[in-house]
Amino acid sequence: MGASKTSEYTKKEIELAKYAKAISHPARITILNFLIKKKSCICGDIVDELPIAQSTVSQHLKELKASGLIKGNIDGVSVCYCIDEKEWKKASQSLGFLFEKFIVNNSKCC
Amino acid sequence: MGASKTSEYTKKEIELAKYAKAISHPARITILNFLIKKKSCICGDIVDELPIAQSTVSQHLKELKASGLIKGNIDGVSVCYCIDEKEWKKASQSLGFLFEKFIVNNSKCC
DNA sequence: ATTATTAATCGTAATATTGCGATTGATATG
DNA sequence: CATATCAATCGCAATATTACGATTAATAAT
Repeated sequence: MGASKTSEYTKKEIELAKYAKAISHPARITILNFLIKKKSCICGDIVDELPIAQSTVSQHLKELKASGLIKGNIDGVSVCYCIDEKEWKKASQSLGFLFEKFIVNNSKCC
Repeated sequence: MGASKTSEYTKKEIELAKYAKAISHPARITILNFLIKKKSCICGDIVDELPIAQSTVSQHLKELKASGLIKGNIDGVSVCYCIDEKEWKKASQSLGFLFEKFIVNNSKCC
């Protein structure tokens, strides 16, 4: 019985999957674009930008926070969200690394 | 009643989400890396590379195919998978565009 | 102190994802 | 023709995601 299977996924693969998952929903992409556009990280009017309910937006924000891509600071009664620069760069690099690999290696077959 | 909500997501957002979803699982990242590494697009020994069953690998391949990132060509009894160059570049650009936006705009707040 | 606003959380429902083993249909090979 | 191999699909189970309205806790305004 040839035990040749890769037993687990690498940390890099898992990390990349995490970032990709964070941006795998249109609502979360809209949120990220909004946070980038409004330089000053405007808070809960994100809800007004999206075609979904407040509670659902809150969930998406929670997921984005969990991925590390954004941060949330409490500012009185409202919450101020913004891109986490460090994580953003990490994600950008991880993604970029995957996509460049092929473009460099490029040798079409099928 | 201020009807100011964005009624829907844009095509770009939906497309980007589709690509991100395709790479949002470690197994699918492993598959993509494998297809890039083995320049000649080797077929079903992808299964041997992964810690999951053949039927599950087949499902992940199906999803990758659905996203457009890979193609599958039947070669006798086996199937030869490889990166779809055109879609790959599209995905790379879509992702790159999102990530660059912040890095250019960069103006930390929180 | 009462009321309004904000944003998280709870409870619930519908649907999607991930995974498996078993089966199937196709093509090779004996 | 019989048999082996490959890869898709089926059926099923467990879990995750997406979404909503209702409720809650916190702070701000009257």
